[in-house]
Amino acid sequence: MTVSAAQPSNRRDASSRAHNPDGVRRDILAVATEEFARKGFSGARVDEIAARMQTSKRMIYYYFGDKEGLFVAVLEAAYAGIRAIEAELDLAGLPPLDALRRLTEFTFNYQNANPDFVRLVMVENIHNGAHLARSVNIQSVNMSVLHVLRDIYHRGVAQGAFRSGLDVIDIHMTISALSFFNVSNRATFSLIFKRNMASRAALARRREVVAETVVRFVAKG
Amino acid sequence: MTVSAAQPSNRRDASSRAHNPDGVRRDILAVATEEFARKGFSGARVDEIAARMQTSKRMIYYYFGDKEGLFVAVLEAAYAGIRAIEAELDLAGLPPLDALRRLTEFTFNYQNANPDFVRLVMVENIHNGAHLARSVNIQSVNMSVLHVLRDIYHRGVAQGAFRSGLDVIDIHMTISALSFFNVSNRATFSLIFKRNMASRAALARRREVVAETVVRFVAKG
Amino acid sequence: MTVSAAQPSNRRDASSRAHNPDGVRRDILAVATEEFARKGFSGARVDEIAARMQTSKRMIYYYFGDKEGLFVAVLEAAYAGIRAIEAELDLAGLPPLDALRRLTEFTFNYQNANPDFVRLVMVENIHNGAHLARSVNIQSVNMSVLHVLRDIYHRGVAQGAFRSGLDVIDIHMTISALSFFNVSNRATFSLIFKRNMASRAALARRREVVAETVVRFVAKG
Amino acid sequence: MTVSAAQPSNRRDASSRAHNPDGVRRDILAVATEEFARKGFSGARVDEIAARMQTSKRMIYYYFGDKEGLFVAVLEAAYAGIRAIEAELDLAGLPPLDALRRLTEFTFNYQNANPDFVRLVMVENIHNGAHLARSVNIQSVNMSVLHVLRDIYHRGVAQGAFRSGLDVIDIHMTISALSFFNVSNRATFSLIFKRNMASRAALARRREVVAETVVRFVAKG
DNA sequence: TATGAATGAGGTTTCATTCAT
DNA sequence: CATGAATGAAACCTCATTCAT
Repeated sequence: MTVSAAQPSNRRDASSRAHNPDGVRRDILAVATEEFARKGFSGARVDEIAARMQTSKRMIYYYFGDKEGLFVAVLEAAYAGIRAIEAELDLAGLPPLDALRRLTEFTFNYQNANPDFVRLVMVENIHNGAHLARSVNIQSVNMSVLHVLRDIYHRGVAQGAFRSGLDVIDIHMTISALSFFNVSNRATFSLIFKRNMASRAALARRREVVAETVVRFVAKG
Repeated sequence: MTVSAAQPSNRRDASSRAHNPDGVRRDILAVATEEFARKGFSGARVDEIAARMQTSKRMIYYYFGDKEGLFVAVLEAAYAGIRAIEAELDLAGLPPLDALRRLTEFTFNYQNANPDFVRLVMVENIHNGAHLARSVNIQSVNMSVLHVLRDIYHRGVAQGAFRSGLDVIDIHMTISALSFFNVSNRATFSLIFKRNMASRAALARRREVVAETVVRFVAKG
Repeated sequence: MTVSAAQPSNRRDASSRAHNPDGVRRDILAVATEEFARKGFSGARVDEIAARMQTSKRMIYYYFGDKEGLFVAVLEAAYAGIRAIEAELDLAGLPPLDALRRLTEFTFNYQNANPDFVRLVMVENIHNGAHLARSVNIQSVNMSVLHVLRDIYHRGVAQGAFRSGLDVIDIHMTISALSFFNVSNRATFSLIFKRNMASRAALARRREVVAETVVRFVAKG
Repeated sequence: MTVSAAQPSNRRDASSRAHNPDGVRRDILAVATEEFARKGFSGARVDEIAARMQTSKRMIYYYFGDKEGLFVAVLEAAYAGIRAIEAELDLAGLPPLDALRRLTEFTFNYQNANPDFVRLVMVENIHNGAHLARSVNIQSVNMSVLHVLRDIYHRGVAQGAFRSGLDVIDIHMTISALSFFNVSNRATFSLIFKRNMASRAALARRREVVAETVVRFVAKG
């Protein structure tokens, strides 16, 4: 699973790509996503992005204006990716506690399966959100997750399963923080504390801890 | 409160700095810490660091070899800072639950008071811990926090206040994640969800949520 | 009053421009005149010219071959403009001294009213007249002004109003120089000497000085 | 005679130029003056300037910041050149009419001997004086010529040789315009009117016409 | 020890022009 | 005819690092 909106187009041979603007755009985004995620904004090289494609460097500027414009597009695509999948979760049918656990596990899984997304967000934070601030639709794109969570929480309170008086954004922040950290800080944390954070077993264990942490915070009693 | 090992020396005039290598070193570290924290490793400029000091660029290379060497030194100083203060907390005299809560609050406070530390760690993670790997003493420096936490946890279990069977590193990771995120992801999170995460009141509220989350996870019942 | 041959056509909508090559040509010339006058040959951008029109870049190359061909056409149109109006002055009926003064004033007025013309000539001179040299009809177009002036001068000498032995081209050069400078060097001169050279009053004053200078040079006594 | 402040240093071999900042600066200015004068601001190539020197392109940016900074420095040096020589004319001892004629002839000679100066001023005017506006000392540098002319004029009026009521800046403008045009518009004018404007004889004839024009405008009677 | 000068490699961006539909 | 897409060459500028004194 990779950041979805940046999937490279299937048609990669030169003839079919000629005059296929959407394909070219998508290819650039896919490669740029990797490059920015790997090296950060300043460390990423436009030359390198171009070299890894059939398209020339010139096209990057044709479609995205400059390096910053390209990064903004990459960021938007990355956020759109996670929210699109979240929206398909269909948690409304589950009991609140199961739904909360499932949403947490999904978030944890998604971030771990998409380190590029996590790294892009880190990079953007190093830049104080300057690029995201230029994005017009970033808020609406991200509102969906709050709706989903709010619905779960309200059902849980109504059924007596959850404590009342909690802030939905607080819950979301906790889920995000615990999921995010496992990817964002993996390098330093596993180095310092000699702990494998990437193996299948390690992920399963930590996911369980994270889910339980969230549930214990929200559940009554 | 700032990252302690990077405090600029008080003696800044040229005459007192002559034949005062430690002062020069410390000055360079202080400025470099800010620059790397602000702009990341690739974004930071050696020229800029030199320009913001009395001393010249030559000294940076003299003391630290190259840009990477400088960054390694900055990182080590940053980690040393938090662990040194942690060690002074003296939580052994408190009941386990109070001690756990206090340690959590301290971590949250420290990270919020030292965004430079948080940002340096983010930067290092973007670089996959490559610089930290070159540091020889980074593990020993960071072991102290585990000792502290282990002591608290064992006392808590012995007294029947904590659930048994938990992993101390898991607890530390949860504390770190929840504290770290509030600084590391502040820019994007507050932009997307229109939430103030930096005001005194916001910090107090979130610190309470974080502490409660940790306590609920560890405490029995 | 603007450089006449470069007037945009009135019909600017796409439908009427189809199969209306002259309109397209004229539109391109009008926009290119402005762009070249404003930024010089090297500074002008073919993209910018295309962007400011309904028609596309392809048409520029279709009609004018390349950027240089376009500039040659712009220059020719600009020269044609001033000579066409000069020819309509009808100074033959005036006494020589009045005619000379009137021709001088016209030249001064024209250049001040058409800074684009002046700037194009400056640009072409920076390029050592390379483009004008490619124009086949530029000389015949410009001969008219000499005829007009020669007629005035000979009448003046015959009537005893003018000194004999002067060179008509010299007189023309003096008129041109004094008129041209007020536009061509306005930026630097008014900056250095803090003198307004563009206000209605300033123009009237300077025009009077210029006319008197010319008359005093030519008139007997 | 060339624009004086931009004289290349005599020491051109690499060894003597090393760590000779003034020499390097002067060399760069000399070459840049030629390049900007020849091709205009946009047409000039930083690469070309560097290629024509021992110094690397990097040094240009080291000393002048960017292309615009270099052009500003070139302009300032060019203006300083003409004013420095003007100041040495020592016209105070001559009768006003002779002094006026001599100043006019000097101006005409200087501009014809220094086409680079004339062309730089043209280029700057195409750019609407944007670079000169950034210069702090450009006005004071150029005030000297007005002092000189004012002295001549007042003496002439006092002695009854000159008409009273004239504006000194007007006289300066006329001298400048007539001198400048012979260089600035030489390419187009000589092409259109098939007139040699550069030969020794042509210069002598035109200089005489210009001087007489100025004298006839200022002199009484 | 300390400093301004120097540098080569490589970074981002722009340009006139041509192609494919 | 008309248009957006494509391109290679070259433009301006920056960077970490080293040198000379």
